[in-house]
Amino acid sequence: MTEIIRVTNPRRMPPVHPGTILRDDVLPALNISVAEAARELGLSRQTLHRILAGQLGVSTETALRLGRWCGNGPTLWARMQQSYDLWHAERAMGEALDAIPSRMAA
Amino acid sequence: MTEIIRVTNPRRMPPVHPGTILRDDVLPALNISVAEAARELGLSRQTLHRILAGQLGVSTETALRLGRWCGNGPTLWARMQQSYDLWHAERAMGEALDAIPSRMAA
DNA sequence: CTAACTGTCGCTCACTATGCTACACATTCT
DNA sequence: AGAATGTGTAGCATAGTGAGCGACAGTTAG
Repeated sequence: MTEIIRVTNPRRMPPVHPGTILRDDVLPALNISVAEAARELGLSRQTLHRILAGQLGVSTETALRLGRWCGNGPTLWARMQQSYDLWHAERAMGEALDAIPSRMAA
Repeated sequence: MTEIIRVTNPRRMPPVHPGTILRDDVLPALNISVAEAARELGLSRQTLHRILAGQLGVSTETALRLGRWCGNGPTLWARMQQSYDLWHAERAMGEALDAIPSRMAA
């Protein structure tokens, strides 16, 4: 009676917010304060805080900053944000999506 | 004396705008007018036109619409737009990026 | 106690995705 | 010729959001 959880396409769990990774993994690994990180990233302390709190998305610019800062490149952060946005937007649209006819390439 | 073009990381050519693909590949393949496509997608005719002309980006919502309409899923369109945005944002930032210290995970 | 960091709140600014009206022009059908 | 449809633009309005700044209260380290 255990339920099989599909991880591939129809995601049931919302993707993690990039800020969560930053807060829970990156910052602790670097052992750095939020204020100091904001200074190095060229962001205001409040803006970084809102990202960490999941209240603000990682913009394209911010993804570039984080990518350089962490050395992983910007695409990692951009893709995380994209997944997050797509998941929530899909639920926000709801019926509007189903109303669109599916034109498969014949 | 032919120059080797690297396609992997440091892209020299700007990524294609998603609207270009739509205009040059998708719409001709479906043999459909812009106005009709806009109707099916639930977008205004002008909005779709601006996307096709590269004057407007493919938003998360629009990526979902296109993904359903074409049957390819939203991530394709979202990733194209993301690449486009990253490439242009990186050039727009310029020196600001270099000013950020690179904190490699030790 | 002082200094630094943190969590918030309110305000402002700039950009952008979107829709709408309206016009001029071209094409196609009656 | 005239009507209908599509196309390319332009201007205007609106909503959302990324971002900064100032300010304040609370906590913790020196």
